[in-house]
Amino acid sequence: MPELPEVETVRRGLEPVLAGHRITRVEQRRPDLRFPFPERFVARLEGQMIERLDRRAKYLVAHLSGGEALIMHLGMTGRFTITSGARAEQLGEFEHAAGGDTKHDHVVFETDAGTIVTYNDARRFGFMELTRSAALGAHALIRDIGIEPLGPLLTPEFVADAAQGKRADLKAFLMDQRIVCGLGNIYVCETLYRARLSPTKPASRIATAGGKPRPGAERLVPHIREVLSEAIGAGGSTLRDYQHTDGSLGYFQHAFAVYGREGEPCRTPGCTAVITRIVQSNRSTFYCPVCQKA
DNA sequence: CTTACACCCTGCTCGC
DNA sequence: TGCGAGCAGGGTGTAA
Repeated sequence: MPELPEVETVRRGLEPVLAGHRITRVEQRRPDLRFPFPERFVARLEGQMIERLDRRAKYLVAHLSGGEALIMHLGMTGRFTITSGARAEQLGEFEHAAGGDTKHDHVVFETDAGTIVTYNDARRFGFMELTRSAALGAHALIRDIGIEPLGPLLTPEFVADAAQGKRADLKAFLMDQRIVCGLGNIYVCETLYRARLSPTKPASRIATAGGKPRPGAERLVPHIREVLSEAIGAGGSTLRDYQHTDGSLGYFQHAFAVYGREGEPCRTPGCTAVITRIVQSNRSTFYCPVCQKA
């Protein structure tokens, strides 16, 4: 599922059933996802109280009572399903906790409330890591991540400064998690459309000029916040059969102006162009070649 | 330092 | 109906 709005939606779904609860049982069904699981993964989790469930970029971070943090990434197809204690009892079998596709149920957590949380990931691009909470920021996965787009650090000045001298195109610039994190292919496309910026122009075009951010940087920042906030409010985007921890669906995909709309008319009033699909860095970019010239 | 590209893995859809 | 090609929201590692 996972760009920032989807991960945040998952976090909000999991928080009430995990935070403040003890992990009573963990079932690890294979030795690896994208990477091998940490040493003694099950033993290090069982018996731990989950004190907090945070999100950093597209990572979920569960802080445990013993001083370790469980870092989780959903990759492309990772998802969590919650089965309440009552429901789990009714089903009777652990294996059926996640419903449908049990073939890719790789990790199952059970809490002291009897809740079962199942991690399912068909492509196994997701992964889980354990590290000391106090050293979280120094962990290789976290260390180089850029600023949170919904936090106070995202300003036109920051973006313009980061774009200084960058020859990479704007699409790649916004996809780069080391600068501003959390944006992925969908929300970069949608943001650039709203800001009327071309995905193919060099990032340096929105850099600082005359001591001030260029207008492109000024436009970009509020649109980043707006797109992500709206998407979180809509419960994220649901493509294919992705769903929330409770089985419900996000609906921000209905608000897409460009993503997945190749050949369809541009939604800008008065614009008669059609949305174009190109490939950048081996990923699809959707944009309006008429509205997004800057 | 930057940028470009192959690669990780499975499933789905499309055209033939 | 079967089959290969291409596509998919993620990030890493390597090479140039």
